[in-house]
Amino acid sequence: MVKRTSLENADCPVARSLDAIGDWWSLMIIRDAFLGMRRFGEFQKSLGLAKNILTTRLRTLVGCGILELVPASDGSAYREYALTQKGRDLFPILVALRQWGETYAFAPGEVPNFLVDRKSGQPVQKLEVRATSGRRLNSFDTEVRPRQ
Amino acid sequence: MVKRTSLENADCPVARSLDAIGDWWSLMIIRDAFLGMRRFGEFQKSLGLAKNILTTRLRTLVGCGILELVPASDGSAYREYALTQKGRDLFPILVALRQWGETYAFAPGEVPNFLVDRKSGQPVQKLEVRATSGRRLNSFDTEVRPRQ
DNA sequence: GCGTTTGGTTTCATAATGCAACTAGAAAGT
DNA sequence: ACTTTCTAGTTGCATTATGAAACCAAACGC
Repeated sequence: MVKRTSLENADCPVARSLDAIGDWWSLMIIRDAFLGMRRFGEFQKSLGLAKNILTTRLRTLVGCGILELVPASDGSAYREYALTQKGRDLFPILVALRQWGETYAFAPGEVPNFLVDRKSGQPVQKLEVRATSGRRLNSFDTEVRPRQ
Repeated sequence: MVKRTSLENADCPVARSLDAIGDWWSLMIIRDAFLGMRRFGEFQKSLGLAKNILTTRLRTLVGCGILELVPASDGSAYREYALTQKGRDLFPILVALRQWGETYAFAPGEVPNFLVDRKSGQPVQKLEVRATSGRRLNSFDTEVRPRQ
């Protein structure tokens, strides 16, 4: 993955995030990690991507602290890729992508799989952007302040 | 952009979303669109990407209904790229990317630019994943149900 | 009408991705 | 202990995407 953040965008957090996770495979790997996958072979089988590509992606994700290599949970000599706290904090991004996909990327007949609260079995609430006051905000209600 | 959703992932909304917007430039274009940019030249100057690449990305985004070509707002014969409702609904994804970047992609000394509520001037609330009951959920509290 | 700006297209070089064959170390069977 | 299989890669090569620069036509500004 090439760092493409140009100078004029360098202080934009969106650009910085995309430098870390802004390609198809990285986010799919992270999605699978949230589903509980931890082994090279699991990711490879699930995603069907070339092994050399998977190698570079996993290495990048470990390198930027989203995944870490830990001893295998089954006691074998192999190692597993586990989400760090930094990686687990990507959860809202995945949920946002999921909810948008549920809304817009399925034809009327198709049924997507659903993210549910384990306890209630109910789908999770739709993410909402809010002001500190709790008021709901859309994009027109907000602006980016160059510094602070 | 190549459709890479494999069969086993075809019913995952995350994969579907990434088919539409899962590359660096597309999301950067959408970010700029949220900042109010509408013209080819504006995107090109802001992002510094090659014009042929911008052409294909804009065409893809129009093709999947995230942007639409509208008559120029200044009355000229040129046309502008405007976010559709489908595009505006990407807002939570951008906010999630931004908040993660703010937290993790800046060194202690660096100050990111900030997304603020226009009215109060305050940064927006951190996005939270919640159950229908309102209880906060993390990734361990949730699971994906194959169909419904 | 004439030069400039806008929004592209075309061509060619370079970089990323994908595929298949190969490999070292660990595990499992016998 | 020895062989086989499994896991997690690496290597080499073909294909595809990306990027830089030159070129171009329609629209605009004067």
